[in-house]
Amino acid sequence: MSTAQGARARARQEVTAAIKEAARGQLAAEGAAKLSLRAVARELGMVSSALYRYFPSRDDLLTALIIDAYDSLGEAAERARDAAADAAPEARWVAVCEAVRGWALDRPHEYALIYGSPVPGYSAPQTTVPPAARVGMVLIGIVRDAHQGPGLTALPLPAGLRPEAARLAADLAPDLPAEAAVALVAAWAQLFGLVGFELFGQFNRVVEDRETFFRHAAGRLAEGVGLGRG
Amino acid sequence: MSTAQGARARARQEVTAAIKEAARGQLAAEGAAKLSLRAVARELGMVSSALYRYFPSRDDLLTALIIDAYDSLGEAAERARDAAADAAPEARWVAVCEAVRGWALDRPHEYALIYGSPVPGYSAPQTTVPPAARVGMVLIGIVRDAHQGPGLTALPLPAGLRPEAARLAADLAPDLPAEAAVALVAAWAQLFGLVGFELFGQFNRVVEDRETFFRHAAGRLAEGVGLGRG
DNA sequence: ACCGAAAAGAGAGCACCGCTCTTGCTTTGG
DNA sequence: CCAAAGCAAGAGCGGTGCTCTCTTTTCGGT
Repeated sequence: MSTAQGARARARQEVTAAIKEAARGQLAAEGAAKLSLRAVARELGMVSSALYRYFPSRDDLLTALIIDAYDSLGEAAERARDAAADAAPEARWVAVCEAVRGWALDRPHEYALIYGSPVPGYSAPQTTVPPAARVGMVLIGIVRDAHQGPGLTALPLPAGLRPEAARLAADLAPDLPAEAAVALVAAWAQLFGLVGFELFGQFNRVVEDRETFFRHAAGRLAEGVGLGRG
Repeated sequence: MSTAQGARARARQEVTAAIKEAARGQLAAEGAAKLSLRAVARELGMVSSALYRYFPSRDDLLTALIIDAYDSLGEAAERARDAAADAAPEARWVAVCEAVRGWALDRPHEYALIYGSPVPGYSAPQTTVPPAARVGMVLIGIVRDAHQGPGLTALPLPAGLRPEAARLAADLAPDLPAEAAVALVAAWAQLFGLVGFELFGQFNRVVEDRETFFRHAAGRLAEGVGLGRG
């Protein structure tokens, strides 16, 4: 247990958390590119060099924030799925999509951190992969439940895509039809296209009632993976 | 005419172009966040302060690059549309989508500049709006042609979305059915979700045959706006 | 209980950044 | 022809990420 270890380790965890908290504050205020280690240190009353005992570089701090953000978003998606556990698959799909959108609207800068442009030069380490997959897993799970329950509607699968579809299905969801796996990956990317456009201002002066628009689009995404009307 | 003015004005245009060119080089090498005016100046053999005669700030340089990128992408989309002028609407749609993807794969950093996270603090001035709309205009045009020619397939439009759909159609394409306008905006956002996910690495170790996958997804997007099989 | 090792903070300093201001030089246009 | 405008250069300000050294604190094994 982490609580059983010495005062030193506990203090380290607390300081680490405080640094991330302050960094998140800066992130929300100024954006990732202006996240300054010195400013974080100032806010915490330490000297900048002391921060390097906790994060070897600014990029490592960013990586930690990225992982936290993926986890936070993943949790939000999972909570939405569980809260709609009794609803029809299509409704559960829409609920998860709306949870993703809501999370993004609440924390635009954290969303930008994980789904915006990759930070300069920096390439995400492997540790970010599992947290990043959580939302996708939730979406896959909903389709899997529908497949084992009410069933999925038929989806097209051109011959040229068959090898890729088989690979995809084998990797992601061996129990699903290959065409559903393809549709899932596409819908997954398209979901973040919708959220990103709204968040980054592409819908300004275009879409007004974004809530309604998004719910409709998410519903059509659900149809696209074989949910609903089945 | 721009060629008729004095040597001074011509020199100014050449230097401005050289600055943007060098900046684009840095962009490709290091990413937008590390674009350094001093480095650009060094590369051009000038002193950093001299750059401020051409761009009042780093953000203004970025704005210029953003506008150029939007225009370049818009031209690519228009060229693809014109090259496929004789094809069926669905094929023309897919051709334009593939042009967008191809442009993005060729210039990932410029794509990130316009469709990635907004740059820190900086909010895009109104001058970027018309260039940014060009791709959307191309997509609208294809659907309009199909509507006036072979016709569009029926699309659902829930009652709650009717007001927003009417507004959208009035703004974007008064001659199109309201439900087509809604579907167009959604497909537009979803297209960039697909491209962005591929470009920013979200498809790593997930999608292998991205070319084929994308063509299929673009085709389904076309169906989603009422093209094809009509 | 002590003592050496490990961890943590503080401070100075390096190289770089965006941006401003002042100083001269060159081109331009009335 | 000469004043005005455009331009390059240099110095300098406050900020950044990061490194190095030095001191203090804490921990674990004997």
